[in-house]
Amino acid sequence: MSITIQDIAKEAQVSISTVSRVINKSKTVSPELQKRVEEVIKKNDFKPNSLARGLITNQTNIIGIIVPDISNPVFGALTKGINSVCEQKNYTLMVCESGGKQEKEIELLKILGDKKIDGVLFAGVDVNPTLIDGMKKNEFPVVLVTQEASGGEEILYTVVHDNIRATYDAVSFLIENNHKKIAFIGGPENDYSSGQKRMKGFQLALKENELVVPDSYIEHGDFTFDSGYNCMKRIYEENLVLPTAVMVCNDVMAIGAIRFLKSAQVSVPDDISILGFDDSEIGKYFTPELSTVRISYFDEGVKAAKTLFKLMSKKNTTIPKTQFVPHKIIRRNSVRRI
Amino acid sequence: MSITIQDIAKEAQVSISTVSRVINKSKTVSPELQKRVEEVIKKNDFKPNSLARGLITNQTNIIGIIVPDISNPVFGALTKGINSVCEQKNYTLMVCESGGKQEKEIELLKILGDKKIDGVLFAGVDVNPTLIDGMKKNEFPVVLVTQEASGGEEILYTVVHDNIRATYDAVSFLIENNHKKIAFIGGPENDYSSGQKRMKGFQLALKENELVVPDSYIEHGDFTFDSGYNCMKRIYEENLVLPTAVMVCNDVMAIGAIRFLKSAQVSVPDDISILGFDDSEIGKYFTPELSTVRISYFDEGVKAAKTLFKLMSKKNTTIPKTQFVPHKIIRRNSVRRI
DNA sequence: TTGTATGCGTTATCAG
DNA sequence: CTGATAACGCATACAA
Repeated sequence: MSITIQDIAKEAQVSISTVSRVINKSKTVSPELQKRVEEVIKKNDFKPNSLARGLITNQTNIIGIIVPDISNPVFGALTKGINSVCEQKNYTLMVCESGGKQEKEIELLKILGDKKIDGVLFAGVDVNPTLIDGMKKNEFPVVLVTQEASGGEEILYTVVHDNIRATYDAVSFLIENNHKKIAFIGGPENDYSSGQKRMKGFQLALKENELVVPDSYIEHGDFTFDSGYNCMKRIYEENLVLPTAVMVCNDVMAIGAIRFLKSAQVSVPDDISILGFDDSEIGKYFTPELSTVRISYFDEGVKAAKTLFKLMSKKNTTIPKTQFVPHKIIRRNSVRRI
Repeated sequence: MSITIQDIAKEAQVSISTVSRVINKSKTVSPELQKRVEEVIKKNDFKPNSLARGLITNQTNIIGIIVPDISNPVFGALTKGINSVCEQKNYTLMVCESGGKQEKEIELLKILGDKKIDGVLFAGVDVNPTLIDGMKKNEFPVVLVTQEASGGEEILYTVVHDNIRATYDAVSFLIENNHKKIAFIGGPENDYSSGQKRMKGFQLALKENELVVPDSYIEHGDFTFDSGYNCMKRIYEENLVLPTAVMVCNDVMAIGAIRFLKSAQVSVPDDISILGFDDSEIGKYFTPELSTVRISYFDEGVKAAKTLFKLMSKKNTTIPKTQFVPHKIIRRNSVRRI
C-alpha cells in the first residue's frame, strides 16, 4: 500500500489537518510546521490519493475527449493541442473513441460522467438534437470541437475552423489566379461542418464573382484517396469542357484526384490546378507539391481546451458560444496562374 | 449532485448493501429483490461513483499509456489498438505525452500512480536502467511497447516487433531480387530498438549472403523527410559505384530519398530500388508506390494491452517477458528484380 | 438472505 | 494557528 497523509502526519508529528493544509497551501499554517511537513512530504515523495481527494472535492483534474478515431492524424493533432494545455493546468486526459457512432458517444459521455471527469471536449460527427439533449443533462461542461451542432447552433460552446470562410477564401484564391471553370470535390453531403459548409463556401465564392459552373463539376467523396480518384474520374468523363481548377476538400482526396489525372495524361498544374484542404504531411512530400488550406488542428485543440477550462472555472467571464480558429492558404506547386 | 446508492436503496426499499450486491452480482440476493433493485437502477440510470468504489477496491478501471507524441501516426495506431481491448474490458484510457523526455516520463509515471490507474503501457524512447529502477517501485504493472529496455532486457514485460528480424527479412528480399550492392539509411545510432536493431538486421542479412558493402553505403537519419533526402544525397555523392538498392528504415525517409534521386535524374526503381519501413499511408499513394515492411502498430497495441491485462489479473499464467508482433514485406513498385 | 457498521484517504467544519 | 471529527459514496466483514 502506498503512503498516506496519516503517515506523513505521524512522521512530522502534526495532525493530518495540518498536513492537508500545507498540501493545499492554506496560508494559515506556521512557517515552522510548514517547513517540517514539507520536508517529510518531499522525503517520502508523497502525493495525495486523487480518488479520496476527488471524492470530497468533486474534482478529479481529469478531462475527457471523445473523438471518432484516434489514429486519424487530424484527431492526433487535436489531441496533442488539448493535451498541451492540460499539462500546464496539471490535468490529465482521458481519451475515448466513438467510431463516429452516436450510441457509443452517449455511452462514453456516461462513462466519463461516472468517472467524475471535470469536463469534456467532444468531436462528434453529427451533433444533432438528440445528442445535444443528452449533453445538457451532464454535470460537467462540454465543448464541441471540430464539428458544430447541426440542429440549432449557438446552443453549445463550440470551437471550429470556419469551413465556409476557408473554402470561400480558397476558391477566391483560384479565381484570383484567373480560374473561372472551377470544379469541386467535397465531403459527404450529410456531413454538416466539413461537408455542407465547405460546399457553401464554394458556392459563395462563385456567386460573388458571378461565376457559374455546371452541376457535373460538383462531386461528393468521403475523404478517402479512392473517392478522390473516382470523383475526378467522373468529372473528367462527364464533361466535354474540362475545368481548369478543382477545389478538393481534403488532401488525401486531392492526391487521389491527381493520381487519376496522371493516369489520364492530364498534367497538374499545367492543364488543371488542384487545391487541397487540411495541409496534411503527405501533401508537402508529393509531386507536385500540393497547394492547400492549412487548418491547425493543434491550435483548435488548444483553443477548445482553454475554453473548457474557462467554463470549468465558472468565473463568469462571458465566453462566445462559437469561436473560430484561423486558416491559411498554402501556395505550392499544384496551382498555377493562367 | 448525482444520484447515489443511497437513493436507490431508499427507492427500492432495501439497504444499501443489497443494492451494492446486485451491482456487483454477489449471487446471494433473492431474485425478487434483485429484480426490484435492478429496475430502480435502470429507471434512474444509476452508475456507481467510480471514485468511491476505487477508493475501496483499489481498482479504477483505468489504464494509462505514455507515448512520446500522440500526433505521430505510429502512436495513433498503437493507441487505437490499446483502446480496442480496453473497450471490451470496460476500461478507459488515460493518454500521456512525454515528448520523449525521461524526466517527463518519470513524472508521468508518478502522476498516473497517484491517480491509481491499474496499469501502464509505456512507449519510451530510451528505456535505460534509471527508468527501469523507477518502474520497479510502482504499485502497478507496466508493459513496454514499441521499444525494448536498453540496459538488460528480459527485465520488464515487453511487446515489440522484431526489428532485427524485420530488417533481416527486408534485406533478404532485396537479395532475392538479385541486389548485391545494397545501401542502408537507418535511424539514429542511439535509438536502441529502431536504430541499432534494424542496423543489426541489415548486417546480418549481408553477412549470411557473404555480401560486403563499403561504409559509405551506410547513413543514419532521424526518420524525417529531410534526413532521408540528405542521406541519399551523401550516398549518391560519395560513391562512384552506386548501390542498386537502398534499405531505408522508415517510409518518410524513403520518400525523401526518392525525392533526391528524382532531382538527380536517377530513376526508381529502374536505376535504384528503394525499400521502406512502416507501411505508412503515404507510401501507398506515392509514385512509385513504395515497397515497405508492414508493422501493425495496432496489433502491437492490442497484444501489449492484452499482456497488461493478464498481468493485472494476477492469475499466474506464465507470460513470456518479451513478445514479438509479426511483420510483413509489402511488395509494390519501388523495388524491381535485376 | 439481508441489514448494520466500519473504513478507504482525503478535505472541510468546527472547536479550542 | 492547530487538531478532532464528520463527511464524500461505496464495498465488505460481521451480525442478525
